[in-house]
Amino acid sequence: MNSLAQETPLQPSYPVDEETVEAAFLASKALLGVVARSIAPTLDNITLPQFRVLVVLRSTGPMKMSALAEWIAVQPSTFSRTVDRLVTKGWVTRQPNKDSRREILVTATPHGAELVDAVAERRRKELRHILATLTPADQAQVTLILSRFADAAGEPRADTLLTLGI
Amino acid sequence: MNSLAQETPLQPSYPVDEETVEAAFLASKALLGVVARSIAPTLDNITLPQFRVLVVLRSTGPMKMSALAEWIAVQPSTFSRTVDRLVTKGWVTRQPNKDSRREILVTATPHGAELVDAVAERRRKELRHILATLTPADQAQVTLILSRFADAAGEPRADTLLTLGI
DNA sequence: CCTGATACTTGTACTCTAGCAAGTGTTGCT
DNA sequence: AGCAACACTTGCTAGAGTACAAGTATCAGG
Repeated sequence: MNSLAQETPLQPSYPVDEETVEAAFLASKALLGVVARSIAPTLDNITLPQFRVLVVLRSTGPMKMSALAEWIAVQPSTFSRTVDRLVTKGWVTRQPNKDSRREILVTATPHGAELVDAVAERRRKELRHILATLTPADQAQVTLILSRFADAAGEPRADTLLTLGI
Repeated sequence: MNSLAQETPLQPSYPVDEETVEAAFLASKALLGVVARSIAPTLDNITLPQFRVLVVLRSTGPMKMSALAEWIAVQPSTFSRTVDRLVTKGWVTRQPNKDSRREILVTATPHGAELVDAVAERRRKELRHILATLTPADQAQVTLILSRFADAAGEPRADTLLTLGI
């Protein structure tokens, strides 16, 4: 499938307590629950492979078919039919590219963009709920530590996220 | 699909800074990257719906068909065929239930259990890598805060996690 | 202007998921 | 013993994803 080789960057490395790993592991489960709930209602309307397309479009803007297909890592023929379905359902449109008449631009409709935004919004909302149960002091710590953690993890590569659909 | 209603428990609620929400949001993205990478290699060998079965079995032990099907939230007929495929690939076995000859117990094979464990292990390994870039002081904070966060989020319901496959 | 490469679609084939309906065997209850 | 409920499988149908191969239109370079 995707090439997901994960090499350690040249960075200082400190010993890690297994207790810390376990805490992060459990937190990852909890966050995964949040993510799953945020996307579950949407999956009634769209399949995960289709949703991936919208996610990419939402972050990159209109793209031509071949580039999108490569991004999603499927054959052009497969992708063409996926776009067929997305068009039918009104989530994207095919548009001619003035500069090159053999290329076709895929654009998310407002409807399609909303779908992606709604998922993100549900996620934020639930996070807000969870965080509200923490004291302000703890919240401040969360901000600091989670930011540091996110930095350490690095921005996940787009194709990686696509594995799970967001 | 699943009933994922998310009600706020009776708990103290503090105001939440949007900055904190955003930090958690970004961290959730980062963690999602970790999760996706941990499962990606496995998806070459098994489909997500099939993997879900193994995940459930891994945490509950052998279950009878009907209970498993209900857990996964699919029709018994659909599930029967999924088990067919899992059996063919050697990840689970069907076993008669001595106490009730009309029930059939589905059991993960060692091979199947390994598959699930490997994903969890990859996840821990990558988390360890990330945490190693944090200073010991930060790590201590991570343990504390992430634990608190996980507690606040609550153990995600099994059916919720199944949406994404783990 | 021709030719080969590029971009996309269509034809064909296969697998997986999924559900409804019907069938077989088993159990529990009267 | 008989019958209804339960547990599972099988037949059938349908949609979605996926890939390979072939086809059409377009572009770029000689």
